[in-house]
Amino acid sequence: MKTAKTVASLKTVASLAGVSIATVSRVLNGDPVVKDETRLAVQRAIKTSGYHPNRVAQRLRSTNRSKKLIGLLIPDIQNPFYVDVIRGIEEYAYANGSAVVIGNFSQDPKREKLYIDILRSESVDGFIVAPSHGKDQDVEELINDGHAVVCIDRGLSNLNVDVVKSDNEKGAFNAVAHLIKLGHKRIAHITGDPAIPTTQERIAGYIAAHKHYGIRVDQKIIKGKESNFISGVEITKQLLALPDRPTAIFTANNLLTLGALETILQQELKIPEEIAIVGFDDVYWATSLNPPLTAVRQHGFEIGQRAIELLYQRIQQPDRLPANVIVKTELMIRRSCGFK
Amino acid sequence: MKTAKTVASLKTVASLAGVSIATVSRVLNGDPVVKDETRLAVQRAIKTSGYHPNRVAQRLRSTNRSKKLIGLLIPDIQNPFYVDVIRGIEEYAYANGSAVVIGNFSQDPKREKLYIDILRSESVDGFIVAPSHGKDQDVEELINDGHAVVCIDRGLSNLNVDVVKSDNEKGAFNAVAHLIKLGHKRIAHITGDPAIPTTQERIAGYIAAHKHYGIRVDQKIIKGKESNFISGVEITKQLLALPDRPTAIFTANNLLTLGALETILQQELKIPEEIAIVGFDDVYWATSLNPPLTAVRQHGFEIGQRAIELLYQRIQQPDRLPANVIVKTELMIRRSCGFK
DNA sequence: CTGAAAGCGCTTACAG
DNA sequence: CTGAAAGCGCTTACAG
Repeated sequence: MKTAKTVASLKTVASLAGVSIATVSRVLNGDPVVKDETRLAVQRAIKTSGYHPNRVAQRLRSTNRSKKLIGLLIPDIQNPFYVDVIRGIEEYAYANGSAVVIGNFSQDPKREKLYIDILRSESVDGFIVAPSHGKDQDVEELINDGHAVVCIDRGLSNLNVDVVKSDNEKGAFNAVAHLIKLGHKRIAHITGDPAIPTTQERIAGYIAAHKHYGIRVDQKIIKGKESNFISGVEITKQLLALPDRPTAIFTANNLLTLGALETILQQELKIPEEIAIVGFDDVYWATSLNPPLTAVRQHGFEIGQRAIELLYQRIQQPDRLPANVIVKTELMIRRSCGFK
Repeated sequence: MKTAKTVASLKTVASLAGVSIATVSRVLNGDPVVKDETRLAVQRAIKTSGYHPNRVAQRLRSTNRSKKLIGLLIPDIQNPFYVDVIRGIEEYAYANGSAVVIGNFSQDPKREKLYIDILRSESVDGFIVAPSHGKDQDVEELINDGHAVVCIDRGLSNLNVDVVKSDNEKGAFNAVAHLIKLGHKRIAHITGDPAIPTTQERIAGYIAAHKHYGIRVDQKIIKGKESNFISGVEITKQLLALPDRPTAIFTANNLLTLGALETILQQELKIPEEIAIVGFDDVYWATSLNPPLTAVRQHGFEIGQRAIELLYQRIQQPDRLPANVIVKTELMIRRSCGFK
């Protein structure tokens, strides 16, 4: 029961069908040159032997054909945005009989490097990566070595590469404009890690909205350190302790939003009457919050799909010019922003 | 720039160092038999050539040694519980230089089958699976064919297999007991898909708590269809429309909880005064809810770690008796259960 | 239309 | 201590 059965190989099938392994391979690969009679015999042998091709051998052998395996480097699998991206990629891969190897590097560049090495030596067809920062040398090296790479969420500053990402500036603009139109004049912005390009784009949108509506920007209420929950908690505390406390907060991602929400709750402030909030990143639990959260929705699933499409194009046409795909965001207006 | 550099192989290194590929392989594998001088020359050649072993060739060749690759079959990557499990598994794999291939089958048995086939033909060392249902034939076949398999969250009814899961019955018992101690006497239970073993165990805990405290069980307020959000919404609506409406709801997983929460919010009922709620599955946003949610925490990360430990044991010792690891749950008491 | 043979990049007995 | 050779399961020119 527990001893591994020997698995059927080309050889098994070949001897069963009374042909050579080359012929079996041809049938498997749909080579039209094979005689019908032979093909049938082989197909029968495949059935009865329960043969499944060995993808490892196929990958080792084949040089030009697709290996049906793509590598994914994700900064944080706990972030629902990336989960949507993964689903988009997987959906497409699944339809192609491709498998996806996910390396979740938890924002750790060392771990990112290890996964790059592993995936490289697994001979994947290509990579979809959210680089840990703007000048990610490991990803650059990958590209310079001739691998097909598509970046998501953020590009590379030194290299022209395929990128798929959200319209961050516009998304931030719309969120802040929404607050302004509701009468808010003193709006804080809790930013993500300043080293990430996305952070800068969202700040730009925040500022642009102020300019557009003729409202003064106060740099003292634009604050950010890291992109995580703790940072959201700390900065919210600082903001709420200010003598001229803001009437609204715009948070730059879902983790920061959560930190802000928890802090507001603890101080027993009413949303939106005492403090309004709008967050970047919509999440599936936003409508179950009390009050439901107004948020900028990123279409992660679409971002994933565009990314893998671009990747397959890049594989087939290594020299085409890099594309820059911007996926629209959408402001989901719910009840966390009203003004007294 | 875009033309793939030829990658260094054993051959490259061997000729650079002036030795045979066998010797290079020995150095790479730490064979102590190699002369120091030779070893150094080879190591130098490895450095200068930028050699990285080809894992595909290694996997094809080696029969008894670890392939450093494990397969993961996850029913729903959107469920934060599984994300925790994945992280636990990955942490361990990372420390071992192993990679993890994730197949997210979205509760679709067909897709599960495809991923099993793919992973099998990738010659993974073993599988960690949450079977789509109690009698999952594809997983059974995998085991019968001699593959190392560990199940998480639920076992297989026809086969004795390694299983790691939460103490579902006790977790449910504690949640319901908590409500009863707060004075609730009419507690509804929104269950998951009745076909999943987990669902039955949680129902058992719910009933046991009632028995233990001498409270009558009303089958009419134990309801469930699927394990998703929509099901949570629908059943909550039915429960709230009842003439003798329950004073509390115990939801069997995080998606159902979310559905219940949204419905309660829409009907503008106050939690916990008008309706109390306790959910199975703690989530990282539970403390940002208003009021913060009382929930049964499953230790997904530990479940993942136990599972991969068991898997490696199973690989080394294919004949040891199947283990059944139960990981404790923990009731996180917050503010959603108080009674008037 | 089909088969024999080379080779992808490794590991591992077997000689020496 | 080291090398030549076989072989893992495939694919693909090359003959015939």
